[in-house]
Amino acid sequence: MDDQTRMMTGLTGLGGLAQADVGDPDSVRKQQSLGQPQQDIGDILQQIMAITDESLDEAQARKHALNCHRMKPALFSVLCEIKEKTVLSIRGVQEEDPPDPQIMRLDNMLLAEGVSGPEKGGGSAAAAAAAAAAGGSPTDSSIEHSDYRAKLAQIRQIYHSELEKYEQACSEFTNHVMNLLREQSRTRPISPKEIERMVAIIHRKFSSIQMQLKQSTCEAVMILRSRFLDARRKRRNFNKQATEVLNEYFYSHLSNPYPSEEAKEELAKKCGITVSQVSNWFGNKRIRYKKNIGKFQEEANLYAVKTAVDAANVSAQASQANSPGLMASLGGIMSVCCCISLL
DNA sequence: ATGGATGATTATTG
DNA sequence: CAATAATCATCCAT
Repeated sequence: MDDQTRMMTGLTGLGGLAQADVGDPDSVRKQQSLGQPQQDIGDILQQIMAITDESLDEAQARKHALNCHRMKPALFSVLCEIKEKTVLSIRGVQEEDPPDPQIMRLDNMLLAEGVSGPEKGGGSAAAAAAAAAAGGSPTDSSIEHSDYRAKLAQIRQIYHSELEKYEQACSEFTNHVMNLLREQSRTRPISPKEIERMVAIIHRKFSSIQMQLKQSTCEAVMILRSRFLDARRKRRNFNKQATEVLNEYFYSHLSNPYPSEEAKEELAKKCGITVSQVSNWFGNKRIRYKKNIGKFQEEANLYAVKTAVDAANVSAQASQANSPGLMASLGGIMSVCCCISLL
């Protein structure tokens, strides 16, 4: 119903010639009684109508004759024009949709992960080496990174080979369809514009397949990332000395356990960890200490005494010349205190 | 195997 | 943006 009305409006909008030739069969007879050119067109149309009644050989012969007819190009272009107007007015709406943000996101991510970007065969090894050299623990990170990179390269390779396959299939199919349409355009009205549209449709179909490929590749990369790069999955406890240093600072600044940026850098250097690790540690420590002060009381006492002893030792060394015996015994007293607090 | 410890991440807040 | 709080994922002693 709706289509029909649109079809009608499309036809009424056409030029007089087209309307006379196609819209009304009676016009053929009317035009036959007119001049010579109309006579020719009438003949051609009658021949076209009669083709269905003929044998294949006859039809081929007549087809050839029609193809060679001097009026054929003109008639062809007129028919193309009619078709263009009707077909495009019916379903020419859903063309040229804007680039899908989903696709953009996938593309960006694949590019960021180095999956879809330019090849960098030697570069990745160099980058891994650089990362290993820069990192604190070369053996650890470089081995795991190379593992990660190997898997990423695998994904990348699969992605590219699949993409290439799709592109090849797409161009093959496009060529095939174009040839077919070109061939058919000798016997039925197909304008170059129509072929273009058909190609665009094919490309859309194939790009939707490619999007699926991109999507699943993204998923694979995400899984790989979460498995290999998520630091939580391979966290190492800090070594004893590092924990010692951090705890010492924490308990000796218990009233305000917020090290400044410089203090954090200092601690990081002393412990062989990064500043952000120091921040993490203090964040965790503060919240956990606050949550259960009782649990940490022992530890607190221990470190309080320890720092006291250290301080005593330092001052003992500083003033050893004055009264070595006194300071040495002070250190011993502090040690005793330490033992008492543990009871 | 299992539960607590622990380093890292995420969401929320000021 | 840094601190907090909750949570995750792993480590490790049992």
